[in-house]
Amino acid sequence: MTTEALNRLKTAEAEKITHLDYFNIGISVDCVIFGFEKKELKVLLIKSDLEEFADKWSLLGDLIDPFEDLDSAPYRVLKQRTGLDDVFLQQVGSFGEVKRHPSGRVITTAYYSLINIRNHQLKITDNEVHWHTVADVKDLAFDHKKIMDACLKRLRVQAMDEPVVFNLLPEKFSLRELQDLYQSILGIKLDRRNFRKKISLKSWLHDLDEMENNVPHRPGKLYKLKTGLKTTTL
Amino acid sequence: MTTEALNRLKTAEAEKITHLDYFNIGISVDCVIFGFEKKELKVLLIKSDLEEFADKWSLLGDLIDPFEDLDSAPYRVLKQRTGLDDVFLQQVGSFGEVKRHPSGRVITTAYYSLINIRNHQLKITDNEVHWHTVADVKDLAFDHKKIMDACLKRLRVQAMDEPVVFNLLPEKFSLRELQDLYQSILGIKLDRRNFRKKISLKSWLHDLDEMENNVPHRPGKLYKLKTGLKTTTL
DNA sequence: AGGATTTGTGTACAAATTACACGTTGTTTG
DNA sequence: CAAACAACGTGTAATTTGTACACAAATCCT
Repeated sequence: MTTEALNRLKTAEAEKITHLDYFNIGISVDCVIFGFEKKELKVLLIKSDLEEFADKWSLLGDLIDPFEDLDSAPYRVLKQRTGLDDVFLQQVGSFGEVKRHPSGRVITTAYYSLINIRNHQLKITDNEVHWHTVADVKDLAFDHKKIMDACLKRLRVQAMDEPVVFNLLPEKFSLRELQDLYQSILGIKLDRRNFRKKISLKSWLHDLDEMENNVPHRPGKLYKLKTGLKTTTL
Repeated sequence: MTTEALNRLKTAEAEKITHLDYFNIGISVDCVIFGFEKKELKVLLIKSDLEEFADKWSLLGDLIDPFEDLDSAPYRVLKQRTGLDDVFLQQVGSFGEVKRHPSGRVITTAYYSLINIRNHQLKITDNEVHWHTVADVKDLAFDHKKIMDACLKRLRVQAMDEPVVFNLLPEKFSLRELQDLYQSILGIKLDRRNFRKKISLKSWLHDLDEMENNVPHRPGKLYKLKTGLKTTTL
């Protein structure tokens, strides 16, 4: 340990930070689990279990197990909380400010996940866990708002050039639903005609009616993602 | 701890992994420090201090101090190793496979840094530390090759839409130097005329001759980054 | 001095982005 | 049930960006 660290320790003592065990650093993972429903991007949150954050919501997370790979931990958390196995999950970054956790030093690695809220496997057993509209989330426990924002930013970038958002939709969907989804993620309105053109340029989609000979002007036309494109992990 | 973790512990015992203290997880940072010289992208490496990797090179890193923010640690490492203070540094990701470190469980967070090799402040004191051509690096100690590749990938993406690469160049440079730099980062050849057009579209650069009335056809024309655009941290 | 190489600049074509209009289907409602 | 309204599906023109490619002046090499 450097003398600098010792100085910081003295500072901590002077500030009477005595309830912390700063020399035993905890490691956790936190999951930002996104869903999509009623034209709104949602995030799965749980009531904070700390007195300090009694009224606040927090991300789903856990300390990592000594014998589990870091990148495996979020899968475990997701399985425990949602019952889902085969999910899109991606590491976003690690957050390790000294005082980010009130009861001790914990460094956390954040992951973001995209799941289909209407998935039949999905089981939110714990009644302390709820879906929240992302746009309405103003404040969270710990630095979880910052973490959520980082994940949202990553999602926005990724949604533009990889077919990840389809993890949020059912197998079949209309272009309108897809556009609503993109709008809720990006937080902006998109031109309907240009959006359709741009999507078809990427050639990710399969027109479910295309086998039938030209059926023109059918509102609510359904599409699905071409097989092999669905990203569950990266 | 979950029963799953206990099972893994039993497995470890069965495999006679006795020299590890897997229940005390270490936390480190590793820095992928890029430089640019003689038209080649370089990376700063140090001889591994572990027997297991006696012949191999490794990234510059250190365990974090108990009283230091995670994102501050790489600045400390860089200051100690290069003498540089004001550097571009960005977190890339965390690597935490159980068996990534032979002498115990260590989770590391990787950062990439861009520095000017010809910076007068730069002092590589330690003679175990050397610059290596990135393209020639085949294997490193631990999982450091994987980490370096992740940082290189990030650099490639970032170089395309943010003016980060100028941290690798002196204040004044020719477009030829800039193109060589981009080519060494991306690993591909670029068309000279199209590269110039693309760069000028971004309007990052300031033509040092532009105040003088039209001086045509001057090879080796110098440019510099517009003030306020240099990114040292993100 | 002459030839090869490098530097600076510009043009023509293809592809993608943006702005914008029309006819049809489905829904609401008086 | 029909008229008014909203949403759906498709297309076209103008602009911007990307790509391929050619020539003249300056520098380098022998």
